[in-house]
Amino acid sequence: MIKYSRQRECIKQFLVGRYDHPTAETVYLNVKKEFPNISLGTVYRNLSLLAELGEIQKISTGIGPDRFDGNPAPHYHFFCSQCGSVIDLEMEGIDHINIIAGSQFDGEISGHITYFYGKCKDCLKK
Amino acid sequence: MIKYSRQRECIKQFLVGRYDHPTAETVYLNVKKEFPNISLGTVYRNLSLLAELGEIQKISTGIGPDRFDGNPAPHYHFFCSQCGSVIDLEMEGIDHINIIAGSQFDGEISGHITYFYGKCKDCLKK
DNA sequence: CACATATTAGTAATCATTATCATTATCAAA
DNA sequence: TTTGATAATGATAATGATTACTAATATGTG
Repeated sequence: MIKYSRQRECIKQFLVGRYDHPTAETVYLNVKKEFPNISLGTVYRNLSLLAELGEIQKISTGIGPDRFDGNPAPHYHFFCSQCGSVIDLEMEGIDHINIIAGSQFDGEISGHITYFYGKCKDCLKK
Repeated sequence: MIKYSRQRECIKQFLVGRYDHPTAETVYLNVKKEFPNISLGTVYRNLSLLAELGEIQKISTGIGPDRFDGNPAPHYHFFCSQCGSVIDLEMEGIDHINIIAGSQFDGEISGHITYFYGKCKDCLKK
């Protein structure tokens, strides 16, 4: 049974309506403004819980710390190899790659994780 | 200037012709049979170097430690959510998803990282 | 209100990986 | 074949990200 907590609410509100996919550390530093005594462990615990509940998304890049996305709807991400920013992609679904992958495979493919990389608009300018 | 090392050669040979994508720890335990005094740091250092040189591949799953693949040729992987095994997929290329992703994006998309997940053949049986 | 228990802050512990550094191995040139 | 420059090693410490522990506090229900 999950009980309400003001800290958890604050963490969620910080993520909602934000599109820069912050790390747990960034969430911590910002939520600290409202809860000066909050601990990093509480932030991690709630980010994991919210992700489990499907209210937010956890994004593992394989390089550096995990990122968190306040938008729970399925969508794809772009990682800029130069500045490290994570950007939402607006694109049509590519679930057909599950079929391609499964065509010569004996197991059951239930999904895929994909992210794209390259240079973002700002880094291209430089 | 890179100098030959027997340890590095042994690490590479262990990975070649192997299809189970071992972790650094597993490589360490096995190379230890030939080099009882080898240190884990040496294994990590050489695995990173070999991956940089393009002789092997480093696979970051986002969950658990990194895996290493003795086959440097581009190909896709399947992760079994149940037993954790990592399996090579034989499938046609899906580089067209880079085009799809780029169609409404301002930056430059140079590639993607994709892995598939679900249940492997063996876990389906159970 | 009172009780049961979920959550917290603070801190320690863990896991994977990287860094440091004195010693050893490799290799090109003398 | 020695020598000398330097790359690589083993041993260990340090780091970064995350999870676990615990006594105190907050929440919700009867």
